[in-house]
Amino acid sequence: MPSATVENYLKSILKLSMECERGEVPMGMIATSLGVTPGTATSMMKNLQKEKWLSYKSRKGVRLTPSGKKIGMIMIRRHRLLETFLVETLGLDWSEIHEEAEVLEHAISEKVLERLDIFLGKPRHDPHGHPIPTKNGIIRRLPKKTLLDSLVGTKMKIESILDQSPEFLTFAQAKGLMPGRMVTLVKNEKVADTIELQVEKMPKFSLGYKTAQKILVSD
Amino acid sequence: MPSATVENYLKSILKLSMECERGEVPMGMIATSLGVTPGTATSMMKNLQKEKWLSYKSRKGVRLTPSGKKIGMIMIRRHRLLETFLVETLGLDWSEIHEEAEVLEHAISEKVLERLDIFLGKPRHDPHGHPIPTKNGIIRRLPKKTLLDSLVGTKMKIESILDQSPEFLTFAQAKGLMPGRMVTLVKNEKVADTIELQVEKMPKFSLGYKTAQKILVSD
DNA sequence: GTATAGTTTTTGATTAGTCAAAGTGTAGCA
DNA sequence: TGCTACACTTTGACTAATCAAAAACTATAC
Repeated sequence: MPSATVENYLKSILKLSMECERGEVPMGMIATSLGVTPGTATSMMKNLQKEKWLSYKSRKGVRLTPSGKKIGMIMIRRHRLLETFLVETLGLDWSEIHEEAEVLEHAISEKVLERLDIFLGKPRHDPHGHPIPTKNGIIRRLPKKTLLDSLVGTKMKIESILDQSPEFLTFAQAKGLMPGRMVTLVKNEKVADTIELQVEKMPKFSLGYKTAQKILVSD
Repeated sequence: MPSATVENYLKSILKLSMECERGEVPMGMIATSLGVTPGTATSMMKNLQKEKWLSYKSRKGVRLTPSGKKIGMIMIRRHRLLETFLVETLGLDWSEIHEEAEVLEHAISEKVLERLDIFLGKPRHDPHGHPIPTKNGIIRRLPKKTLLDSLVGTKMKIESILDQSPEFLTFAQAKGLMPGRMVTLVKNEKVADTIELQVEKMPKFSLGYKTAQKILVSD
């Protein structure tokens, strides 16, 4: 069985490999995403390769094996189901659940998780709109369209919020920027690097381009 | 903050000190109860003393300080609330919850725990009948009367089952030996080291003296 | 008062995960 | 083609938690 540390490495590598679609995940990204020094990441990759969870090419990067991918996917499933439970059942705030789930995901057994899944009614998304993988590791692809890829005046449905930081989530909640809501692109100020938005009947507000790219939408 | 390992040591020492009422808890009991070698226990006690969680007298034993007792009590609260959640909400079996709670208790935050407490309706006992300490570490004393301290023919209410082993719990459940049920002492065979019992309308069955002492009752 | 059995402590070694800092490769620029 | 900057790897050291086995106590029996 993998340790909690290993579970975190595999989960992060899987997420990175899904985000930046190229063969290998480079070492630097792994070290940054886990908050460890590059040397630590390198030596850990050698261990993970020894356990057959990934293949590691020196100075190239890393690629998960099916068994490594499976563990990573299980961790994402646990994390997102736990987040859903914390919001839906216990009424915790949107912005605090990520940290809590980050710890609990290493402690919950498969048995308890499956009961939780049933208790929650087998949800397909977590509270941020992220798809929850099935028990078999099948995950819905997120739409690629962001707020920035839309035309002024169009009304869109918010699908997912990619930013996990409590600060942004608190802001987003206050503005109504949550999955399922309808949002209208009011203005797009290219020179100012800013868009103006309105969610249903709420007050208008502005978002920088960088942040706008972290909001996924569909028509 | 204490590590999960330290949390386990403090919880076990607190439980031992509540069971065997004498000044210090001896090293041997600590080592046995945590499943480590005596040497490991000794060296850990020195660390715990350095952190002011207990006072350790060489070859005498160990006594918790108020701060150590507090951590131990928090762990008992977490454990028992989690057990209650696993049975009441997720419908897990009586016999499997101990192991699950043993892991989760180190991962759940105070915030989530308090939400869980409210969600469960602030229960006073876990499914085995053990009292759940309050947030401030106040715990109801268990009655001291066991099945063995009763007279033949008397009907008693089951208060608590002290044995945690899955095997015994499965057996107890099958016989109806659960907190809240009424039980009658049918026979007491001193020479055979055995008592005969009947729970409400269920079939009679026998219990050894040693086991009978692990069932607490009240009139 | 000594021998013995049982408990506890010491010692030295091991493992997982980490960092700092020094060393090595490599890609792209000039 | 050679240089530089950045990315990556190596090395040596450290911490927490553990064990095995040897050593040192303590209590009890005789």
